[in-house]
Amino acid sequence: MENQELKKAGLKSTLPRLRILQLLEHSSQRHMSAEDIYKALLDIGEDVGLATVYRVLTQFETAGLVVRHHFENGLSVFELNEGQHHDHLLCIKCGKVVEFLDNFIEKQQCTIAQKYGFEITEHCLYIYGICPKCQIKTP
Amino acid sequence: MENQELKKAGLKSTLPRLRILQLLEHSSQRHMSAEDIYKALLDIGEDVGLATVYRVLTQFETAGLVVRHHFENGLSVFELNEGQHHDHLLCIKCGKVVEFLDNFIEKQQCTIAQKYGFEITEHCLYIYGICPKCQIKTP
DNA sequence: ATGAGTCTTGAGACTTTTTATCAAATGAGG
DNA sequence: CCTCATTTGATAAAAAGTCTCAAGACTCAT
Ligand SMILES: [Mn+2]
Ligand SMILES: [Mn+2]
Ligand SMILES: [Zn+2]
Ligand SMILES: [Zn+2]
Repeated sequence: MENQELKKAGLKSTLPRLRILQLLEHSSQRHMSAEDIYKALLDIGEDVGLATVYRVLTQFETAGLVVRHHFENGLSVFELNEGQHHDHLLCIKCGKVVEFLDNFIEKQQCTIAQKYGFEITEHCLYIYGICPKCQIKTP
Repeated sequence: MENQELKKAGLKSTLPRLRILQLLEHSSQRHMSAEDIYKALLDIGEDVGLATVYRVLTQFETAGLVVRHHFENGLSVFELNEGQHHDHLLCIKCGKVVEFLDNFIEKQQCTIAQKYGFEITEHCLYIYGICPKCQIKTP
């Protein structure tokens, strides 16, 4: 139960937190902004405050339950932290997101950090482009 | 003269545009936010409007004179476009920025895009970590 | 040089995203 | 259940960036 996940993360199990966690676990979109989550909850008749959504997402991030990304537009999006790091390939037309992990790139990043004496804490690689479907459509 | 650069870029040569371009060319910081640029200009007694700084930076970006980045905090920073693409290594303590280019990573990105059928338009790789100097300081 | 006419500027209003405040509601433990 | 610390939600405020429009600055052809 999500109840346990919250407790394990050191967070009291409250209704808004449960709803947000469940939404992230069951939504069809994997990457959602705070606004997206807020609206999705309103749509299914659960009314949380927007401030609570922002607050809870930050708490989830701190607790390691979710990961926050800054996609190009400057908007924060969140996704469930399922353990394995990955990077993103994004369609600039339709917003489609593909997740990938490339071990060669991961290793090479360590090499680069080492070369400059940096102790690496994290990284993100965003590749923007046009997805197969959007290449077909003639605008 | 910066005059010519502006004209080549299809922009009328005006005082605010010249000042901003000169600042970007001669500032000690290579990556600056709109606010940074605005304050730097006020500091040297040149008074431009903040709206103009934002506007001009966007025009410069469109004209290919500068490149815009979104560093982690969600703030836009700009740097002169000197032709060669590169990625960034950033210190989370002091804000130091190191630029690098790794041909292997660049190629691998194309391979990944191809694998998913994407037509790649651009990409950005940010590696965050702690720089050599900040590793020494005991906080 | 001068003036016409277009483009640009700057002040401030406005939008969007996110955070802070604080009284009221809630959940955990006894 | 009761208590009490935590959490919530409405709303105000901050932060970053964009829009508007009258006034000013450039360019180009005289
Ligand atoms: Mn992802
Ligand atoms: Mn750079
Ligand atoms: Zn697409
Ligand atoms: Zn540092």
